[in-house]
Amino acid sequence: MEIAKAYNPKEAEESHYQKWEAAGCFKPELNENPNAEKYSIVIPPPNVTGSLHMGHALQHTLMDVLTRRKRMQGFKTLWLPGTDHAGISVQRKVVEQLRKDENKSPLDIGREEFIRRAWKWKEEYGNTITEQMRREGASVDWSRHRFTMDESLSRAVREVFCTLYEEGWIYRGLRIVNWCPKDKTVLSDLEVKEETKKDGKLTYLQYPVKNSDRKITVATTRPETMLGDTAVAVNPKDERYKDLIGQMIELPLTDREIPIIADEYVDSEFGTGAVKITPAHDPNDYQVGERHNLPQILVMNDDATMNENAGEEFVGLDRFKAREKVVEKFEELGLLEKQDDYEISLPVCERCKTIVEPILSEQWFVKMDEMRDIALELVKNENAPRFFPEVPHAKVYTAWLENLKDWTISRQLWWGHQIPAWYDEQGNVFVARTFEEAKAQAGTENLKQENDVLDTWFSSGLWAFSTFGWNGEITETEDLNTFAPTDVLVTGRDIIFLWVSRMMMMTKKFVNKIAFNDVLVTGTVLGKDGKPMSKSRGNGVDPIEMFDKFGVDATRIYLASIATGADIKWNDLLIETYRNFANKIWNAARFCLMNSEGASVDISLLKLDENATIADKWIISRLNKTAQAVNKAIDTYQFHEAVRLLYQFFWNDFCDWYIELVKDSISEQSAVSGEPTEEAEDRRPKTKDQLEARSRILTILEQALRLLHPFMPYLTEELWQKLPNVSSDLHNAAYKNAAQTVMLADFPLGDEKLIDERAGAEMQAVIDVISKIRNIRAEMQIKPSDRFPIHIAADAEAQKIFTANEAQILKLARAEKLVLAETLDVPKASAKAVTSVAEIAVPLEGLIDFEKETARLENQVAKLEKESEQLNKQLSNANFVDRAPAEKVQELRDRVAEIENQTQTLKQNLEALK
RNA sequence: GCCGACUUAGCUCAGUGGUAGAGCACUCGCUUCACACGCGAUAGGUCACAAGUUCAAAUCUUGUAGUCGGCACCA
Repeated sequence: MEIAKAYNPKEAEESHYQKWEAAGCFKPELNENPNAEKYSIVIPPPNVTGSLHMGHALQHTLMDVLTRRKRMQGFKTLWLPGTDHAGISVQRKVVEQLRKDENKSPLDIGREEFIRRAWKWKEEYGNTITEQMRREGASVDWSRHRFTMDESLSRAVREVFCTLYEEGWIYRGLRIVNWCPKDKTVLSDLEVKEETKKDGKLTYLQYPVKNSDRKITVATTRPETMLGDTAVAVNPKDERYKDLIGQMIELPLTDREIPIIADEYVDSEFGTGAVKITPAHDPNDYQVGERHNLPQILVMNDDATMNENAGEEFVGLDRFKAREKVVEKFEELGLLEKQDDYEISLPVCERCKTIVEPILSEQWFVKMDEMRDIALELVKNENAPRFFPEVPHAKVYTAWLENLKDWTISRQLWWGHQIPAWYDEQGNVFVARTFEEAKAQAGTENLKQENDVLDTWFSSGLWAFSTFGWNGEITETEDLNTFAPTDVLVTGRDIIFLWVSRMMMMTKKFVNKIAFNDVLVTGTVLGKDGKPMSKSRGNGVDPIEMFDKFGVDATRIYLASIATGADIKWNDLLIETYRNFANKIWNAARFCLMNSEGASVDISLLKLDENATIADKWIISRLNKTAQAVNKAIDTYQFHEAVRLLYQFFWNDFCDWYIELVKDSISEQSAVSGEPTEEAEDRRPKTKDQLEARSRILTILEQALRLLHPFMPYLTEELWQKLPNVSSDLHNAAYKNAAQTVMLADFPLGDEKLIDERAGAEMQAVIDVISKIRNIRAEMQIKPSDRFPIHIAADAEAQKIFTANEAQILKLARAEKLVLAETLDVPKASAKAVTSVAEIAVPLEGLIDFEKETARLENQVAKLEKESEQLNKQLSNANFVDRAPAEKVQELRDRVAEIENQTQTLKQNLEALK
């Protein structure tokens, strides 16, 4: 069989995905077992404007690993894909396109046309991420792909909105909201980020008190808002200002008089102890204003320029220009006390980084008090979704819920779910599922629908059940019954509040189920500089580039290997480790296949019977142990542990030892003549044993490929297809009639009965001997081509093991012959070593460097003595011997005895050198 | 200000009560017929610091320092 010398990921990545998809392998319906248990995951919908970033790549890898393994185990498995409509982002893209191509604004073309264009944009550019997911190898059921603006999901949104409104959970009201002047829409608290600015200024303004020559000084970071001030507040207990309470201030730059009021909110210790109150431009001031019935004067337009309420001099000015001008004017009036440098943190729009303006505005809100109770109740409940890692996420989640504010859900956009509310001419509002219903309610046709659309996260909040067909009209579907709640939600820390919590609440409220059983919170993949990857920092790493450079499989298993839950710094060098690993797997398979003539995968060879050698029993044992541990690790979301186990098994056990140990017995030249064969010569197995050995190694390889498949789907499929005589016999029983692919092969669980500790110990004895001799060779700088006899002293039982593995020892230690005896009888010019069951000598007449050998042995004695010292210290502690478990004590005693034995031998050897 | 996480070999990280681990980098030796994306052999750590619990602490408790994150405040 011709196989390339190195693994070429691109080749393997080209065809398999299409074949899997075409064969329906991703669909739960492929499972023919009517009693199969289900396993389901719904993807956190990526933003339709987005492209794959490292966080997606990580999360998708984990979801795919989970899904693929369960599918192989015969579960009725569904991983449901989808995207969200990303209101603001898409709106911005379309606005930009309009401006660039036609120099038009949305208003020029009207709402209907704008939405038509947005859909067109979505059709044209919205598939980037879904295409990239195919490259990732994501085994999602594309036939169930959902988009938050699909008809049914939109129906669900209207239903939920109306129900919540009818039950009093949704209200419309005038509140201080976060306003993005660039996007000209309101934002929820969670879409606003804080940015610390060191060059802020705290400006002290003096306000003259009416009928007095006193002035009262207020401090502010936003001087322009003073144009909307309607009071100055002081603490009622503040002696400095007590006498001023109730008096009026002549507000500079305006013709208004505003009162000095007393309110507990004011902290006398901070600033001047007097606070300007601008109810229309500050949330705290708004509260104060409510308590004191203050007027609310809005001084800004929706683009953050000043409006006519700000006065003639300021109208039309940008807020920052207005700020400068206010300060200048105060200076002219002699009322500017001072300006201090001040470190300030500013709220900015998460997407466009524009400074958000708190502003009084009429919006739609979801009341969160009852929602919060639902959510808190949910996490206290025994069946609550479990967070992984549990700490700190469950705690953070609870803490956040406890001081949750109402959620602003309206957005001043056109792209999204238009709010199903209509106004009559008097401004009365009618919330209804359809226009027809609204008309019936209003008793008139003269209605105008609410312009605003809903926050994208409102529809995302329904994702756990709207994706399964629930839309209010249809409340029960087969998918919902079968797949909800999903088994696990895999997501990042950043959207626990924004999305996870809301989804939990909504799911409980509308389908009375928990949304998912587990919540796996992944760490953040940070840039090389240890900071989150971002475009502005330029420290991002593009997963697609990594796929091109190292292969999809290497990237996937690398990502799985770092999925500990903690944040992780990106490191190219580590991906390389797994690129190398992929190549190692390729080459191990290449070796097996080059010597597979006549052989076939045969599960019945994975037995600990008398035909199996020690090496066979050992590798079968290791395979089963590994399979057990890998399953346990994945069950508990310890992906890094699963990867470590697989890496160690495949490289250290299978490649480094097993292949080397059986090499001669399976390869062409050995069995009969021991001479190398000619290229053209017959490659058929020479003996029945050789045939069996060839089949056995193929079978072990095949098992390993299955175990690796969830992590490295392409490589494993590519190799599995090359194996001789693989067939659907290897499939899980649920897929007997399905296409032949490793992705439906039965996932090995590991069989306790096939774990043989004795074979492990015996193998270790052989490995120890080989390692010791290799050490001697390296330290004595013996040429690889030089061959020497090896003398081994051991008891009868150990001798049997060495005899059975004589050929292997000779080959791997590059020795000429093995001399076994009860005791050593060798020339003085020998290098010596000792293992737990054997004493080894390599006669090196004329080659031995006595000084070096002495140093080598002394080094080993020193190591042993150091260990022995530690152990003896423990053993001489009476408390330890009395109180520690007897088993532990015995363990140490045994070890000490062994060390002393070995030390003794080494010391004798040292003596002999003199 | 409150809460949390982290601090282990040069680097990136595993390791939740019983003799300190991996990968990469470093040193030495190998083009040995699967693989130089490789093979073999070394070297490298008072597990941030301090106290406590325990027969036994990298691991549990408390405190300190540093780093990072979340939340609150920010006139």
